[in-house]
Amino acid sequence: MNKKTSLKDIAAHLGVSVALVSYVLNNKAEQARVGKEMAERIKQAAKDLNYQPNLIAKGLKSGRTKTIGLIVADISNPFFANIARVIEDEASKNGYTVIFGSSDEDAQKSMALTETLINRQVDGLIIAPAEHTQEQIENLQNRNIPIVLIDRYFPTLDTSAVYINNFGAAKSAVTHLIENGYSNVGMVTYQNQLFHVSERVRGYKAALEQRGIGFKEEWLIRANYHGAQNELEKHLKNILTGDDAVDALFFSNNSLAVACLKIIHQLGINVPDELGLVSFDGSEAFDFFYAPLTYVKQDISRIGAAAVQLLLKQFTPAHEPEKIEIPATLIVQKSSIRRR
Amino acid sequence: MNKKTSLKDIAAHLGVSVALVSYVLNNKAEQARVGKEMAERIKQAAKDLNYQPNLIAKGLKSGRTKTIGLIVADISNPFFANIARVIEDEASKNGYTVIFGSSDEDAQKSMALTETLINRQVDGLIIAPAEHTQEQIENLQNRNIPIVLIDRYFPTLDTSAVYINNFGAAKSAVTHLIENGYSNVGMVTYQNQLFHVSERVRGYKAALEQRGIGFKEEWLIRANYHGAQNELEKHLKNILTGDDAVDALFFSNNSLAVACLKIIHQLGINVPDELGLVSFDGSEAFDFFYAPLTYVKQDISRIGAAAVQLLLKQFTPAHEPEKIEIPATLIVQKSSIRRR
DNA sequence: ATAAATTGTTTAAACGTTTAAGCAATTAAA
DNA sequence: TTTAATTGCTTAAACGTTTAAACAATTTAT
Repeated sequence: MNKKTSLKDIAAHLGVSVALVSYVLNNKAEQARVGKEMAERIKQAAKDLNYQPNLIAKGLKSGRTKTIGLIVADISNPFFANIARVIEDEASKNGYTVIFGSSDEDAQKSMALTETLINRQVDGLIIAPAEHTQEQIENLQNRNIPIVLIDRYFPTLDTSAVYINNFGAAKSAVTHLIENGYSNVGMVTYQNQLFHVSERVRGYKAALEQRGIGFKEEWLIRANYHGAQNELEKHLKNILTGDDAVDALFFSNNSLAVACLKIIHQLGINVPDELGLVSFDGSEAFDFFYAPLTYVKQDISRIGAAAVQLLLKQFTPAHEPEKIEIPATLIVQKSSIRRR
Repeated sequence: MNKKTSLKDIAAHLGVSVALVSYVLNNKAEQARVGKEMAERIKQAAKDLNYQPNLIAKGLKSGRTKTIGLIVADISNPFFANIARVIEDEASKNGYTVIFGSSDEDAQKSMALTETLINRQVDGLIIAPAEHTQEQIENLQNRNIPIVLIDRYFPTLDTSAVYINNFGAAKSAVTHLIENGYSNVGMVTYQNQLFHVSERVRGYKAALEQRGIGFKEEWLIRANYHGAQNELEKHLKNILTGDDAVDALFFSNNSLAVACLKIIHQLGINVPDELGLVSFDGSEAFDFFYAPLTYVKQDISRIGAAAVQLLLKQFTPAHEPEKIEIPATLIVQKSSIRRR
């Protein structure tokens, strides 16, 4: 790479000190009492020499890099990709750039990623925390590193966070199924102790209970995040047959839903007549299923924007953690409306 | 943020010079003839004080930040999100971190983004160049900034690039339609002068010609990237009716395909019997359409990995531009196989 | 015993910035 | 006129690193 023009170059070019150039190009000319004519000459020279500030040097000096670190489970998951896009835009509006990384829901990877981003001196982090990362997050807090959690959070930790009411959304999704004539409602979720997951399970159970339906352990499939498709298939076949077979399923997220839909389709099960379906989070795919999926829609734009805003707030002197709950909506489509 | 431990802190803690600490922690102890015992004490102190190097300072000193800039059209588009993930992993394997930005296919935004990333001293850029950015790319080359183009490239520019044979893939996709009994094959693409688009159009026309089908200008829909759904709808209705109505469509990318599928579905047109379909690039949605879509599958893993490898190559002294063509595959599904 | 080589460490400059403090020269106030 | 204030600029230190060069103390060679 060709050497770029530095303040020094401009200074040398004009035979003045570097400080003078710095003042002028940072609009501190007034304040530093730089001569009107000199200021003009410096600006012109900067233009002529095509000066571009070295943000790395600026960052070193100021201790602020105007960079936000983003850690999600997997950037290729549409949910996170969409959030990333919103965060990028909101960050950019405020003069920030985004560095990202995928944790793969793995605590160790998450840790390594976090440290890398911190060593790169990001000003703060927006994190969708993986399982078993509570200590990591606590640690970041103790180090006074500005963070905002998204999608998931730890109820016992006083961090800034943006999330939806997972309990409520899950409960109303399942209630919706029950109100449409389904009674044996199963749930497919990831084997995961994160709060958002347990809240969704709790909402599922609460809906059953409220409607007087006894929850059965067999109805709840807990799949492994890194598990194979055929494991899921086995579980699904189980739950869809036998005496206590379910007549509806609630998926706790979009990737699980997509995986299950493929299997259900293969098995030739008729949706919604034989089986009602509701999912958490949308997917391009849902609308194309022959019975378009009913799903809980999170307002990704608001979530992303709020996350950036909360992070920016933490950059200011008074920075009490703040939690924001974004409303979620149930998008009702054919998959949950029984016709006979 | 709490101040982090610096080399200086360790040095002060042990009453030695900063240089010594630097040598030891960079494994240059031998070379700098640091005493065995001293080295141990320094390493221990580094551990005790939880030293983490300031990568910004390192970057300033060395002129290399171990950061790759990634510019795509839109990170929320699954195609680019997937590429981003692969690039992230490949970069990480090589000790690099990724900063990204979305150009929205807009030359001006692309320009601003590029400069921002460069000012942040990325070591190089992986770019899916937007329309009208040829001068920008040329400019980067003249400044000797390492770049690798992906997805699209400029045939008249001698840059490193990773791409597929768009002409060939398009031609075989359309040929496949013709061989399956469709004759009036239309194409939906973005109004765009980028090489990959014109190559896809050329492939489409070549397939028609080879099979003795006269190309009709009305068969080719050129939609605006920022255009609305109803504009597309109007065009589609046009092309699907009348004397010269098409009996098959070739979509030049996944987002167009998804948008068109919705419309086609609404119009109640029967695929593949009334209308054959083939798309470029996959989508989760395709498999769920009642007639799963036939599509040209790009090997995203190979593309991403190759892009990073090419970029790394450019960091080495001898850095001739290199172009890599990755094979594409036609995934045949029901949407293009006529049943009557 | 002296010179030369080796060992263990420090000094200092540099990367590109920012910014408080200093210093002439000029202008204004006394 | 002398003093004080203002103007226009420079010096120098700092951010956290790296690394060549210098230096003293010790060891080895002659």
